[in-house]
Amino acid sequence: MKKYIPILKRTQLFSGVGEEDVGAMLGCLQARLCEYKKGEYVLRQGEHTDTLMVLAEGKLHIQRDDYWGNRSIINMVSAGEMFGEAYVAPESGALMNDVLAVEDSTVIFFDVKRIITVCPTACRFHSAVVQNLFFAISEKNRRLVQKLTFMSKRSTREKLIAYLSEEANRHNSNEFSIPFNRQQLADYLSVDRSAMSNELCKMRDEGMLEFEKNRFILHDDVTV
Amino acid sequence: MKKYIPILKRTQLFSGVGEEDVGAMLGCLQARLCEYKKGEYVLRQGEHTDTLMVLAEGKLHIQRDDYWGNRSIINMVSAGEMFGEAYVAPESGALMNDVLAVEDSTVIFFDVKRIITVCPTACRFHSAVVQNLFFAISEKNRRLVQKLTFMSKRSTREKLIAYLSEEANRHNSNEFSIPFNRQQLADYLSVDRSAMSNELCKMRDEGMLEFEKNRFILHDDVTV
DNA sequence: ACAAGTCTGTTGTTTTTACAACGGAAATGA
DNA sequence: TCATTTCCGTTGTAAAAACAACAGACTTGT
Repeated sequence: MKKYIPILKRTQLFSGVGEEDVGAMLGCLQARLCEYKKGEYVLRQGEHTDTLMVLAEGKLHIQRDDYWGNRSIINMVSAGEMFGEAYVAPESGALMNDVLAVEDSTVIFFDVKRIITVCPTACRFHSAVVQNLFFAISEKNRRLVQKLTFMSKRSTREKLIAYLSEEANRHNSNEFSIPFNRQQLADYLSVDRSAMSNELCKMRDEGMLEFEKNRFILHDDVTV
Repeated sequence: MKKYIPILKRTQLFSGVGEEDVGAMLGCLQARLCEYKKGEYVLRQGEHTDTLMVLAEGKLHIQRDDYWGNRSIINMVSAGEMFGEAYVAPESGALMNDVLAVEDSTVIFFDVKRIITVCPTACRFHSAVVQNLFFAISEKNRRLVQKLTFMSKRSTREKLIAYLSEEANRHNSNEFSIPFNRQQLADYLSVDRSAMSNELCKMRDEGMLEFEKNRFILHDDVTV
């Protein structure tokens, strides 16, 4: 567990907290650690959880498969990011999604109640963590709304443009890599892979963008 | 402002706080009140805000119109509900959506910083409100994910089934009213109104459901 | 190095949706 | 009350997406 303290210190949740304090808080927040191989599930739909989780290493997908086998990737979790915030309330009910490790991953679990109720032993930076958690949930909220704006586009092309220009925006560059392969991107945007691939190539042939594998370059005429 | 204290007391944000304490906190949280006629905008895309808002009366839509005039209704706000939580962080940036009054509405604004930083005068129920805010944001988060699951359905029919069975679930009854007219529902699900209307009637003719205006009855064979 | 498996682009067919246009019912407002 | 506007269902057509199937390039593991 100790080896992850430097990583935790750099996460949004522990922003502004020193290393020794992070170490102290691990006990206070009853941190537990668990490792998952690529392809294993961290959480399954229908389960209950009352923990907040930070991904120390690896990559996860928050996703859902419906009755007909259509997969929908709700969100992607990179190392250092938090997940499970949506279930911090006691009455949250069952998980609506699966959480899948798409790389070998290490997850740290925190007791939610320990965070949001005032720390009995009043560790020094508790209030900073509470505020960080606030901002993190709030930001996650904005990201979900952002995703809704991709998804609300009527055509595959518009969805691609919305997604890619947001990625360009986030990277402050019109050249960037995306964290998905084609099938995953299609699942993320909830469209058919082959139709999407087709559309991407059309856009390339029309000179809107270039790509190779998951690296993209947007040309100037691709605007939001 | 005073007349809204009983209403505020019953909101999720002030859950567990007594009336006199709510009154006291209004000053502490620098509450302001503003009224909007049906059709007026409470907030516009691109603006900045650092307030948390509670809808005291009326009904709002969180929505976005794109370049081509396609409207997408992200969410609906009913009386007593909170909005603006996604922008509590100082670095949240500009608003991504409009907030439109679809009925005459009264909105109460709170200073976010006053809520999430420890109250200097330490009013009694401050920590309860902080925790309520936590749970509220968290719940909003789940609702956004829920909406994503509607939107991720490939066909209009599937979107309708997902949405309607969720509403039935929420009302604990297979007979319920929805808060949208047809055009608004289409905007909420991001589909074409006439195509949706057509699909609804087909579903009715197939015996899956009944409806009259915005009142729906789902039959047993409509499952999630 | 080789076999098996995965990833990506491509194509043709079928199904679904968007769009435009219209008419009747209902609601609104002067 | 009457005129106007909004709402909703209906239809036909054009456009787009889903689906299925396949082939070549690339990976992976043995």
